[in-house]
Amino acid sequence: MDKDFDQYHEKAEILKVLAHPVRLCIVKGLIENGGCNVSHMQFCLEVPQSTLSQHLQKLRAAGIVEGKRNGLEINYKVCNERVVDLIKTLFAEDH
Amino acid sequence: MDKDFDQYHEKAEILKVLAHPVRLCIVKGLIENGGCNVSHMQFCLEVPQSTLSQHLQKLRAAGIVEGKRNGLEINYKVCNERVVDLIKTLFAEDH
DNA sequence: TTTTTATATCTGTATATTACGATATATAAA
DNA sequence: TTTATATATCGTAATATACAGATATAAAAA
Repeated sequence: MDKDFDQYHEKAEILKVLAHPVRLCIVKGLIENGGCNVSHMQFCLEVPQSTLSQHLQKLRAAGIVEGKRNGLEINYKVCNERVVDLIKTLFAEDH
Repeated sequence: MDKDFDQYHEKAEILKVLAHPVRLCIVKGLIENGGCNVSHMQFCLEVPQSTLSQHLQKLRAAGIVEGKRNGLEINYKVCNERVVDLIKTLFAEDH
């Protein structure tokens, strides 16, 4: 057990952002579907618009997703390959 | 994006427990070293005894580690293979 | 049996997170 | 230019988490 604390802090931060059922569902869905706009997510998740938007903000701030505007809509996708691997491991069927 | 919420809740719970620098350090250390007792962890991590003990309690409650008493000491080890995989993915050097 | 050592639990406080209505902004359509 | 639609931000109350000193417990040593 060494003391490379910055690294642990940084990794913990990623896990913390993923550690919420709604955000986990967003990220897993984006990985599986390749991308999605906010109103469709809202329809699927049945959470208030502001709540969803704030979850997306956290995911954006953590560098996990990024959005690209297309007219009125904004299309989000996962932009972090390590997170893709993490989610796959987390939901893997073995064990 | 489906709505299998219990599953997301359960997975998020595991991430939440791992999402703390001290706990992450404990778990990674236990994986690398195979096991460790509390006082040695305390020496490495330089956190107060009660604080460390509470982190271990969370890890125990989540089914991530388990302890086996040996005289005065209790030896902890990671007892969750999915968590082992997650930590390996999280700290992988590629990407 | 008393004392010491290792670990766990209790308790109060400080801090962070979540949730969501209200409001703002940006774009497109009428 | 007004109106409608999609998304973001603000304000704040409720809840959860982290921290650490004080205290408890369990095992070993004296």
